Amino acid sequence: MKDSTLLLIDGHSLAFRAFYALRAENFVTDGGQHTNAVSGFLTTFLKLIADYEPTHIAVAFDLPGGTFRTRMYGDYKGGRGETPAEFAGQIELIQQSLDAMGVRWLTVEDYEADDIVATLSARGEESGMQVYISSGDKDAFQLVDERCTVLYPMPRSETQVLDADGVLNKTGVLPSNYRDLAALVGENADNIPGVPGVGPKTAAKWIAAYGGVEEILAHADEIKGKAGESLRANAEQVRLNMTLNELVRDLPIVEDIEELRPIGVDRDALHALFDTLGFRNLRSRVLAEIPARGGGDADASGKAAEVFVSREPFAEWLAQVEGPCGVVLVDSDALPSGGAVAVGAPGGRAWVRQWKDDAEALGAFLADPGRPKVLHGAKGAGHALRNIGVELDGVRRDTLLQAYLLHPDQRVYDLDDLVIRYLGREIEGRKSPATLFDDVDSDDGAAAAAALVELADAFDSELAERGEDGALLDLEMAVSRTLGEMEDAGIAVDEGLLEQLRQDFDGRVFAAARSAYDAIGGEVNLSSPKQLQEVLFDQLGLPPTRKTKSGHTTNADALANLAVSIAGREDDKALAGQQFLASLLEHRDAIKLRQSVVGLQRSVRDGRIHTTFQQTAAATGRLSSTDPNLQNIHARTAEGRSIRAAFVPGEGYESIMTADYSQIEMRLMAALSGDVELIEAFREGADLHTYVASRVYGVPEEKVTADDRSHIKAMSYGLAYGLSAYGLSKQLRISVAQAQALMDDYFSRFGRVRTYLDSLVQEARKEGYTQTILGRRRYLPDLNSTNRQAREAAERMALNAPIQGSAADIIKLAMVAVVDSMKEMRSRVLLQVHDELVLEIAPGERDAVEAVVRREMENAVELAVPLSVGIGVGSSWREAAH
DNA sequence: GTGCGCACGTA
DNA sequence: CGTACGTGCGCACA
Repeated sequence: MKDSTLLLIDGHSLAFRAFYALRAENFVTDGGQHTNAVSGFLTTFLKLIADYEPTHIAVAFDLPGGTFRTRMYGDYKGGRGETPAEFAGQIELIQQSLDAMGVRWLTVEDYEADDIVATLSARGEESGMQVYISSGDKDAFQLVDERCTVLYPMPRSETQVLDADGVLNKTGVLPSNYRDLAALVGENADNIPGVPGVGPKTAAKWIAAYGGVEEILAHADEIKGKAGESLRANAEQVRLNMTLNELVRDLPIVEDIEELRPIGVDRDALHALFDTLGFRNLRSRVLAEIPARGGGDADASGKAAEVFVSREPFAEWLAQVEGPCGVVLVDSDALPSGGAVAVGAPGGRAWVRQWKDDAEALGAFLADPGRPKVLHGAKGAGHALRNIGVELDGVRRDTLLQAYLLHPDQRVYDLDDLVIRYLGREIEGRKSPATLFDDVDSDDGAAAAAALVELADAFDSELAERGEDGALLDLEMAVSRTLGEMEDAGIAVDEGLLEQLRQDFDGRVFAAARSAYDAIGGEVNLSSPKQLQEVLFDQLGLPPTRKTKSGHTTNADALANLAVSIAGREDDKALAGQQFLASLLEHRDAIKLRQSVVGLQRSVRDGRIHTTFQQTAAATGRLSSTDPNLQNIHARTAEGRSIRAAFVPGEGYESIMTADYSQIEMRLMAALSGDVELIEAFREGADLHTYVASRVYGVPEEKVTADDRSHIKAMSYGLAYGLSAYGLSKQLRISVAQAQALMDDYFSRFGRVRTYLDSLVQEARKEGYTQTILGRRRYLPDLNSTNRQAREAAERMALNAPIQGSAADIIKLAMVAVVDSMKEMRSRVLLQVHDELVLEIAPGERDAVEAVVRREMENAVELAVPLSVGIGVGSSWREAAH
């Protein structure tokens, strides 16, 4: 134990300090749970670990309710205010974090955290360990000696490191006399009165002269003046204080001090917890600072598995291995002159060399459909290889997609992380004795490549355990190939038109800004919510809008309401307000449009824009699009749509086609709920919203007003999102009662829909996950949360995920089928926008493509309702809309 | 430079 | 107090 270091933390005191150091408003999860104390605690915790490198750690917490000290002295820690509501639940989250990090924490009934710390510090010292105590409670000073140091956090500055000399400097007495000092002076924080008129200076003087409290009391008569009088009058209180402030050092806890050795991070648990807490930065810091916990396997020591790296000619190595190989591209951006390829087989056999050293054999292997390969992110590797003229083929498994299917809400799927979690094996930092390179990356690549096949197998069995027959993974792999082709193709843009749009929007931005400045007689940054608030609420005296974390909202909705609120007034401020609000909204609009265009302009390469589709980003199974995002190009307003006019057929193509599912989510609700009447609506092919409105309001379809129809439309769409009566009332600008009545009428007519939606949540709560029509799962642990806001948020997700996810399944099936059926054509699919495909049509292929697209999309799955597909063709994306 | 909140675009 | 995303800006940190 000589070289062991024990770190003891008073968890409550640290959490409280963090709570007050960080503004609670800035740390709230979507579920409404505050996390400032958790975040601050973990930050300090990680710093302590980095600074002191403890071999053993324990964190002590108080329990609610009193302790033996409260029974001895009723006012102990009395007079403390209520614990702030924002603090609630955070201790539990800290404890969960510690569990995930593999760090031991303790509570003891009837004792305080300090007593636990005191007990363990005694035990640590007995074992010959160096002990550090992190506590904001001064009582810990009494524990300091040559083997034990207190780390005392100071508000707004560095933590003080207090050894015996430090305590002497800080308090005027040595640690052994600290209790005497505290007993004489009292402790405000604990509501313990000292001797009136005696401060630290006097107390220290007495201690220096006589020794401890008992000695001082024995000589009390010798002490003159007010102070001496006061001491004699309060002798009993001082004696009581001595008992109260003595920490208990022999609690019957922790049989073997080795129990305090951290057991490493449980990555699954950590990811799950930090996902819900929204911790990104902290997640990586924890993973960097604390080693991973080993898996259950015999060789899962958390150490790197033995990998035999070969550098012989690739063909010779390959001839010796059978079955699927893992492939990892190292530094693929540098190909072909730089960059390496690592190939691995089960049993720790791996080969790695730079691409240029064996390009031909590698290229042949990678393009060979007969050589099965496992990759992590085949789409990315495919792009890198295509750039150097190699067409990747024979991809048997993609571990990235497998990991996504297993845990679709994760945000990162780092390979080394997954290897540790599923194989209990470390990849990083391995150095091979081989001589050709001393490139650590390459050796990591080799270790990863060697693990890939086993990882894919592990994923396969896990997926099989859920009854997955592999269809979903096959679908995702096919989608990945299709996306790769779509990204490569890109979509052509009319750069001249883009530039013209940019200039038009730019003019509007300028004019709107000038008008806004005119209205208020000065300039502000119209893009700064902070500055806008000053103008709106201080300068113009408008009524404050809804509160946000940092002030009041200035969003378009609220601004429109503000304009309405002063519509009738004719005074100067109101008139200025009207002009300012209108100009501001116009400015917002114009600047957004301009920014969209500029963003697109920046993305053009060779006249085309190549987005990247993210296949593992959305927890529901949808795709997303980045760099640039082509799934959120303006569509609602005419000006917005003018941007779509810039997306045109490229050289050698004749038109753009769009094909979209109409009301696919409503159709899924009808089909999956089995609501006969709603199914009938779709079978009849009537205008759905008018049909539903007529049934809900009990009037003939021709009597349904535009208002009725739009209300019903909003309601229908809202259903799939878990919309509340309150939300509906807000959106439709009607009363909550009216909204509730509308919902009641809706469900009295389409009752099965409600039953179905309720059953989705119930089922999810029971099983722990939701499921789409293809069995794609989403886990929602928060369905059983005690936090109402978090629970209800999870319920809405449970309601929406199967619907949105099933729609995503369907269009993925359709997309793959369409591409497959178009193999012999030159026309091609370019984009997917959730329920829409955008295609580029080659001359003469329009009708054939339309037939294929319609057939494959309509028949992607068999449902109780028909899938309706709208198709449009035109000279641009805008013109192709219908 | 980085991370966060706000605002806002799409389905 | 409606789901799922990505982006750009200002601002407050380091």
